[in-house]
Amino acid sequence: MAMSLSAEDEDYDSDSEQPRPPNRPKPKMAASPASAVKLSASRGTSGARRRRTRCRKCEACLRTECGECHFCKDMKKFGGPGRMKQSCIMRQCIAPVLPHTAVCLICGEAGKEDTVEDEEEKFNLMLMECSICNEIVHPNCLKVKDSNGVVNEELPNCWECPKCNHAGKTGKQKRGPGFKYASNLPGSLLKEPRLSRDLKEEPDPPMVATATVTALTATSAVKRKAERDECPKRKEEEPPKKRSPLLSLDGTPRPRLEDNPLRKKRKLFDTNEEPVMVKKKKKLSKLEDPLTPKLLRQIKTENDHGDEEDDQDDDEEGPEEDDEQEEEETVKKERDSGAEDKAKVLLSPLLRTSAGRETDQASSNSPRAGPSSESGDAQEKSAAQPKARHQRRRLPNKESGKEFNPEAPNTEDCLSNQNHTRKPLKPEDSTTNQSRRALKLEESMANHNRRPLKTEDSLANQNHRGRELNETPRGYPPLSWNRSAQITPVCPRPLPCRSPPKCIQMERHVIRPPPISPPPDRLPLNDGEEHVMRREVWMSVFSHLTHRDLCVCMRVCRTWNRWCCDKRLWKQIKSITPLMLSGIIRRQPAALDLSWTNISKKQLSWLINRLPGLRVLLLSGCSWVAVSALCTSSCPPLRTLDVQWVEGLKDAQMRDLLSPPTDNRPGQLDNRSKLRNVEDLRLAGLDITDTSLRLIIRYMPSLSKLDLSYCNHVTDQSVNILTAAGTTTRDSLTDINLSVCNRVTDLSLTYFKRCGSICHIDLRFCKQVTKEGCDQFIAEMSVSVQFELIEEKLLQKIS
DNA sequence: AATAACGTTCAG
DNA sequence: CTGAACGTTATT
Repeated sequence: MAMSLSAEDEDYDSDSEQPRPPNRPKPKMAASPASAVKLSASRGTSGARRRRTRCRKCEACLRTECGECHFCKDMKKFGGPGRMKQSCIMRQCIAPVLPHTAVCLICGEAGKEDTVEDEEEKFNLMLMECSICNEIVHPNCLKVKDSNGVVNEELPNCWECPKCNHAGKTGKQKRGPGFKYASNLPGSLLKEPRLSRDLKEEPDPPMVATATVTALTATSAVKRKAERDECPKRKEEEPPKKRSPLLSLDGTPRPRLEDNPLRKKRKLFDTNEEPVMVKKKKKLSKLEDPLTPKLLRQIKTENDHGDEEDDQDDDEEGPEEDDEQEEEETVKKERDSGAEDKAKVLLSPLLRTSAGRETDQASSNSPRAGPSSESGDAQEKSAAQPKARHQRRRLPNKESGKEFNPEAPNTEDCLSNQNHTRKPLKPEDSTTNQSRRALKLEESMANHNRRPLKTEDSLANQNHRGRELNETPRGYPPLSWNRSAQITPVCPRPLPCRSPPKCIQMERHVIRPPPISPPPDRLPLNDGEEHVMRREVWMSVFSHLTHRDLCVCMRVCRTWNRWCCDKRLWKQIKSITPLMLSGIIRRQPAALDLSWTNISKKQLSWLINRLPGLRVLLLSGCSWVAVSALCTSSCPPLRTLDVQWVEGLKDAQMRDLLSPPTDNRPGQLDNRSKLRNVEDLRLAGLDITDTSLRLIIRYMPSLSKLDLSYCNHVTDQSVNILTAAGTTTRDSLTDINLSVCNRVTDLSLTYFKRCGSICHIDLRFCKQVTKEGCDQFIAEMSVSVQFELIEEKLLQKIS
């Protein structure tokens, strides 16, 4: 795969570069009437179609063009031909809005929500665009009130109008408006779902897994119907069988659920007859005012628990991809681990619930795997059966099952027991990095232990990194796998199959941030009252929960689901499996820990491009192929970058990572490194030499913390470079970790005297560093700054 | 199926 | 009117 990826890159470049060989004659299309005709035709179907435009307010809209993406390179301003006419990938709007000129098809007027205060009224007066027929109307102008509209909260002013909803139309049109995200992006990162062929797929069982993934997709509201009609699509590649295993694993819970006593509980939930609307798509029951948006908020019962929310979450799965295998593993693990079981138990009721419904549904409709499933048919059915309504939203079981695993949290827990991965530890890993790393490792590893076994590079490096868990540990002597010891001994980890790069399908879903509307402040109770505890109080409770537990809470009810999605609870997302990429996007974490995962280059690239606010990125133990995504993506705000133990990351790769874009166009690409704002760089275990250090001092002027532990090629000369006169590093550096760098001697300590801000020097396990040398350093520095030896060869400034 | 290209729509 | 870029169509 590495090859393929690289190949792609090359192509990419070449493309952008020159005028391009006439692969395609540009002239011809230009005037072709045909195209025009077609256009008009398509439009005709649903009336005047309005093109959505960027909101100009989201993070993406506020960014400046990266100048490096496929589309930027095409722009004339960046020296390209300007034929593609697409927005910079980094600037693709997260919430495209209707144009200002949009008006109601019925009354011809613009949105009037500003004229009223009441939420419900606002809804009735705002313009809503149907994701199926594309008509734009004021809900108030519709006469068909007998049926319900289903709001798609993922996109502003988007719903499935009552007419379409009632008619049971499924949006054949691929996705709702504003789908640009999913289409037209190179690299097949985002592709559209092809509904059509999926249809025939077989029923479900196998699909389950898939379904899960897809189903959840954010877009659900929008296209769900289509999908379901069409039928679930699964990824082509995956062999059904795979799923089956999954199912079994995963599925287990569900089936039982139904029989389970717990199930009754579920019923309790169900009891509320109220139609709950899902936030995303709410379906209004006839009982209520169909169009009332407010219903959503007013949901009296939370019974649905989570349907919607689930959807949301679930949707997250975006990038499914090759990982199925992973999933399986994950699942297994979870299952295996005792903890997991417990967790499941806890969850079971919840699961059950959803499972139950889903089941029903599933049976009724073939599960469509598509991103969205719910509403369309569901509604119809609901009409038929009263009960149905609750269930409608949910997808077939699979989803529910799957969702679980994916959730990051679980992974952590589950895995912990089993991990086998070992990471190299420093002898004592007190060091910050290390300790962290260790922790993570476990977690993450647990999740997926499959790292690629070896790549060429890795072979080359073998001494250092233990690439695979199974294999012998990394070469460093002093290390012991700390965790491993405690934990299970090595496990037989599946061998890595690094996931083949199948096509990633993250694209299937439009990934958008959570609804803008604030979540309710109090929990609505069945009796119509509100719970006494306010949201903030709950939040303080939630803040003490692990992500895993949060996920459990998110299944309790719609309100909890929204509350638990609060950014504050997800400041840091760890142990993420590739399956959860879209979930990550939804939460817009400032810190992302993908350490020791087998995330692919495409996935990482996809993520980075959608996390404009990412500050911390931890990629230790990932492959260089994946990490190289940083070379082509721009991540200006990144402050912390952890690429420890990245296989294949050596001087040449460091250059790729740090160097400014080489193909600066006339425009004004700045020739500063994409990683110029990095302050905390973790390079432990890399075979880098002074060459890389020179790049670092040149391109990371704000570097404050540098971890070079386990870098056998680092020498006193390296330190000399870092602290040389004229470098900004000399003054910005506060923490340096050179532990287990056997070529470093006491001489380095003398170099550190030049660092004006140095506070922490870790030279533990440096065979050539002596106690005397440290004492001398302390003595000489005492004139201006007081240092102390926290432990052997570990110097710290006394504050 | 993927992706390049294009006509047309939008905002200013 | 112009630059940007959406959503569709043409090509590969």
